Amino acid sequence: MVNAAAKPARTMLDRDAWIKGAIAILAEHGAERLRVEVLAKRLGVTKGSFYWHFKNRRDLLDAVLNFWKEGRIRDIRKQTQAEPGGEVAALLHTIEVYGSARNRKGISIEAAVRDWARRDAQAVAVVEEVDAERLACACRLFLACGLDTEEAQARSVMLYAYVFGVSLMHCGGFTADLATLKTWIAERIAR
Amino acid sequence: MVNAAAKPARTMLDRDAWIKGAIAILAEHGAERLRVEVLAKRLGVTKGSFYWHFKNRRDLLDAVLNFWKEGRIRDIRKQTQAEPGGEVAALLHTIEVYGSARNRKGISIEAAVRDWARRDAQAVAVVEEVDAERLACACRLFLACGLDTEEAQARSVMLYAYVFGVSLMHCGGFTADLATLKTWIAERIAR
DNA sequence: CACAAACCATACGTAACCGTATGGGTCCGT
DNA sequence: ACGGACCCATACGGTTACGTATGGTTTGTG
Repeated sequence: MVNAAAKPARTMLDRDAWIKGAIAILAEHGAERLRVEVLAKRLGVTKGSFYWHFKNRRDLLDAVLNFWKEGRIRDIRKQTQAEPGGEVAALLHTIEVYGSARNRKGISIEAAVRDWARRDAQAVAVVEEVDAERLACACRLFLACGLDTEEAQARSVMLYAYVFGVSLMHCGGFTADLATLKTWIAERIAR
Repeated sequence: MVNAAAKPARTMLDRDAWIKGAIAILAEHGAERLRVEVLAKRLGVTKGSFYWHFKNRRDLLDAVLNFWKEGRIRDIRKQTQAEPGGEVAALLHTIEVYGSARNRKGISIEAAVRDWARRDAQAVAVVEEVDAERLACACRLFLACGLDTEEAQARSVMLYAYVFGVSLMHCGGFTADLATLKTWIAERIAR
């Protein structure tokens, strides 16, 4: 006989809760170590639950990719809404966001997905879509600043290559004032 | 006294052969999937051999990291040997090398190690050393071009952040002439 | 030849993890 | 209040992989 009081408000998990938990593991340990039994333990259930919500592990991975893709596209469209004259500020803000310490988790996910895309075709497709959207939005801002198409495209690629690249460098002991250095770089890219 | 181990030269595997095989797997599948039984099968032996040459899996991983570190530092010192007046060419060549298709394997290893460094302390230490050496060499070239210290440092960071970042972007459908675009970027960084 | 070191195979115990089978409990509509 | 949808636990078989134990084979040396 089951005592109702002994059951402390078991939260029913839905597909979204599993996906969010999966993304946390993805950020911490990468796609390779995103295992369903580990995820289930983290959520306080067993994998019997998992296989109710997902066909298999691959099903979860695809859901994670789509969840990430839609979030990134939503974000980039919001970030690049700039009134005339504010384009440079929007570009600088985009650069700053990717180097910000408060966005550490987002950067971890970004790195994990890009590493994932080195082996997984589905991840490649998602990264391609996200990159295309980001480059298009950045390019639009550069064009609004009066740059020609070629330079606008080149600066867009440079911008995102830089923010991704700098996030996985370890240049701690290189200079005394890394912040000023990064500001200089951001100015040279966006201005 | 006779040196018994001086000329193995047989089909016998030594530590170096294991490390090179390990790096191939590292490039293809990442550090997470670098398993000793898989590596042994790839080399046509069993893991009984592996545990003769290495204490355990961690021993191999550390050896791989050191092997990579020394190779990278050797390479960067050779690449940045520029006679006066050839500094810009050396910088452009450095950028070009990292985007070159013929260096595809080297770039894969680079990406794998950097992803590895997101979870492994030993990998972090190695990446830090390599980055410090690369930044110092690039900085020296920029200083020789007449730039002041701050700009030389900033451009060095920008250079490597860009080459790492662009290697994990997927901007295939963004522009018709990606090569010209990358040339424009390289010029803006190095010149 | 004898012998030891170097090198490798085989077998074993343990653990993590995938996916399935099966059943139990909860909630809701009728 | 009853049947079914929904959510989860338990148990199981199979795979992959780590590390150890043990013994065999090859090679160089006295």
